[in-house]
Amino acid sequence: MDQTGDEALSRGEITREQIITAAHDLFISQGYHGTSMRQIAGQAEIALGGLYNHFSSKEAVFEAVLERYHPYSEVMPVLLDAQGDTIEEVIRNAAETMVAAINRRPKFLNLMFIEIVEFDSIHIQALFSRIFPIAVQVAERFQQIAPDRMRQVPIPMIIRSFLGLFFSFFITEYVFSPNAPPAFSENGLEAILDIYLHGLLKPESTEAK
Amino acid sequence: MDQTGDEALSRGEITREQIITAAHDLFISQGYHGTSMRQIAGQAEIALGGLYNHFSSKEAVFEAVLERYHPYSEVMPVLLDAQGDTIEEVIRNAAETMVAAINRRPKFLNLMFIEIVEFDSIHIQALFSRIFPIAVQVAERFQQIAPDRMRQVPIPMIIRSFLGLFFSFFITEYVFSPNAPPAFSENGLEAILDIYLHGLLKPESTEAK
DNA sequence: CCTACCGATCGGTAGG
DNA sequence: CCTACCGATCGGTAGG
Repeated sequence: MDQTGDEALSRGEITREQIITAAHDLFISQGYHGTSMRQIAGQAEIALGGLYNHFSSKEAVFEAVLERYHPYSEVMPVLLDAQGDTIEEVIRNAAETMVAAINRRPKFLNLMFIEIVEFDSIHIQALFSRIFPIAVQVAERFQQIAPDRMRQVPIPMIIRSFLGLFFSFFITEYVFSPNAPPAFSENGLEAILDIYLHGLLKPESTEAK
Repeated sequence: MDQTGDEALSRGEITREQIITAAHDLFISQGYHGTSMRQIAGQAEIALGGLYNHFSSKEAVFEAVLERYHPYSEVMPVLLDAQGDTIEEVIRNAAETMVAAINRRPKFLNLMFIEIVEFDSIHIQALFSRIFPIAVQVAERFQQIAPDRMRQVPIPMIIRSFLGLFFSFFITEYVFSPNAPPAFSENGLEAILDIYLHGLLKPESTEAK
């Protein structure tokens, strides 16, 4: 993504990539402490000792995986590129693109969960400073497209509620889809987007009382 | 909670409770594979061997912890008891009660994350069948309080969006509050509830185009 | 409910 | 980048 080029990787860089990919796949399906350096080496097709030529510790491997695969890093570019004439179109478009991308990789939130549980979010600060400027761009773009269609919501809350929308969607999808009646998943994205855009309540009386 | 009584626990039951409490505290701060049976025994103030008089395996300990402390189990009763004359009051009341309860135990979602990552959600089905009927009661109650104030939203989507509201709130709180400017957290609950109830867009033209 | 132990596996390293 | 190894710790059990 932010590499200078996709081609022309040196032998060592290729190995490094294989390690990161292998570690990512294992971490998201077993957790950090549930994955051993031997498993990572095996899946990357090198010996255990070879791992330590590329990373000084298991935690260093995890940090490299986070850097490349954290959900925030993958979500933000989609939001910046979403097309549409009205704000509804842009938001629906962004939402659908993300859901499609994510359905190809159903466990994509797991990396964030591992960071929260097994590391008490110690790595989030470094990531945040990289991603925050993009998030601000996204929110400003939303307001720019429809300066008068959106209600009075502070920009930080636009970002926060929009990210929250996806957590809401995917976590409840994890939980409901294998267990609940189909009505919980059918058209789930549309219904949740509809509530997000227009609210749970009828528009008649915006003011309570 | 669903015990027949709080008092009159036998000696063995007291020990069992201590184990569950100790294991819960360790799991939510270290994860499942990051916590050892020796740590659990130590915190419960018994020897390692003694653990196995109460639980046949580490996984059995985790199942008992999930049974007692899963976020869903703790959230649903609050929703059933929320008071208020209008639907807005009920929802705001429920939200505030939950946030207050949860702020006392900031890592309360971690148990759910562990289940998702380290167990691939294998235990959710048993929990779900216990909690689902309560969720339906909650949603029906919402519709009963304000049959004409709510927009046309299927009951499953009411449940789903409402649970999602809290995931959205807490996960973004985890991420933003230590890093972002205060504007991301100030009045966060109110702003997010406002979007949930009334939508991100202005009510003028409910129909797009 | 504890002591003492089992084989297996862990993260990491020396030396080449 | 591999082989062979380190001490430490893991989940679990026998026997009392």
